[in-house]
Amino acid sequence: MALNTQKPPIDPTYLEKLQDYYAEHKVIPSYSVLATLWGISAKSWVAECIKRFEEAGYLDWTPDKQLKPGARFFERRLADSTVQAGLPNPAISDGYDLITIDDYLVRLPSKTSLVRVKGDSMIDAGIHEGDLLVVEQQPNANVGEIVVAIVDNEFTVKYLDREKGGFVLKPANKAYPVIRPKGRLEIFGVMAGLVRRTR
Amino acid sequence: MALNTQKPPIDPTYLEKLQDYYAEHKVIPSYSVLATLWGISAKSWVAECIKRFEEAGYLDWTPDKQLKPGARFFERRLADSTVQAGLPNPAISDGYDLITIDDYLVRLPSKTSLVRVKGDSMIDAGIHEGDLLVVEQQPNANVGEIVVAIVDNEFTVKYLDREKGGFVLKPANKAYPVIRPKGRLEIFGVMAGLVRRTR
DNA sequence: TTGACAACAGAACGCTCGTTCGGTAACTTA
DNA sequence: TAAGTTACCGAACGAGCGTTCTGTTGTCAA
Repeated sequence: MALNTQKPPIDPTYLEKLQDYYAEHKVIPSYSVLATLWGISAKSWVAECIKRFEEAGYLDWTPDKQLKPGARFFERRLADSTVQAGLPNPAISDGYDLITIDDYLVRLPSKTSLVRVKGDSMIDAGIHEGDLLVVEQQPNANVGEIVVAIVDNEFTVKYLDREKGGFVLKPANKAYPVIRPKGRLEIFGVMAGLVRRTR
Repeated sequence: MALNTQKPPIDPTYLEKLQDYYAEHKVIPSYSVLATLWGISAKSWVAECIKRFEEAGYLDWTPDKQLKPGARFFERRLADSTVQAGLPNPAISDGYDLITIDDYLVRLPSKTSLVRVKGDSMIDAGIHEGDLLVVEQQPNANVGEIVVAIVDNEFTVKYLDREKGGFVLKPANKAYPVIRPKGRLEIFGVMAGLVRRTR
């Protein structure tokens, strides 16, 4: 038997419906719209539900007293790899953890940018063309790390390595040559993660 | 001389201020709050500015007549792959983090889960052990899609394919065999994206 | 120098918003 | 079986919302 973190506030599908609405419109609707969205006919009851979602951290208020998504609003379910026996619909089981993708990938928002990957020179590292690379900007890196360097005014993603002559950039694809920069190697940042959309 | 696509609607800093407000609160404020945010004292003029941002595609309306971000609201420069000459620090040239990675990957929050990848059976598809798979839950899928299936009470990530006998699961790694499920193939969902953390 | 237009200010208004309060039916607990 | 508690409904209300319309000021071209 699994223990709940705390009592679930009202109908959990309410939150899902709100999240879907928000995903589509990027805005929290008014109480009356929420009422029809949830199939409720009393605004007062909507207010009560909102209060509970607020207490649970899913909703919050702006300084201007406007309703807004709370800290936990963007949490995702992390499905466990072992499925409970006899449970065809794992959605109702609770082998779930909750994380937000942004928090998972971004530690330092002000130092983090996204870089679109061009070409397949890092294919053996599982980095494909079109992927978004999560990059922590910093001027130097350690050997063995995947770095985004600036070569000929273009971003290049490569492994950082060292030869007797100095630092070199090694691709993860035998079809590409090792880059030996003349002069100083300019590093934009270090790879911290990867995002790929396939649908 | 550069030609404008069309006349810029009013003060471009208005949009930036709105975007900053939205980035902080994830909500579009009311007209009166917008007025103070923009340093305007007449709501009527706020309405006029909004109309122009709407015509330019930066703002829009929900079916419930509520103001919401438009299609171009989140348009942003990722760090571009071509670096401007003479700009040693490209970080200052682009705004970061206006859109969240979450939005990029998740279309239907209530149907989306994350699944941790085990093993290297899909390595040729760039899916590594430990990656988080973004999965849209649905009971069926098309041939050629990467699916998360439930086999022997465990999640398995494979290509969905069809043989004369029925559906089969094909790994992207020659070291692994094709899985031919006896009985009905149980599909948990379809891969919609991938998240990897490397640091 | 006048007239047109763009960029605002400000008041007035109807309507929708969120809140409050009182009520009801089912379900618990003692 | 009486007394709570929970999950809702429904009406009423005042405040704030977005709209509309009228004014004012500056700028530029004719």
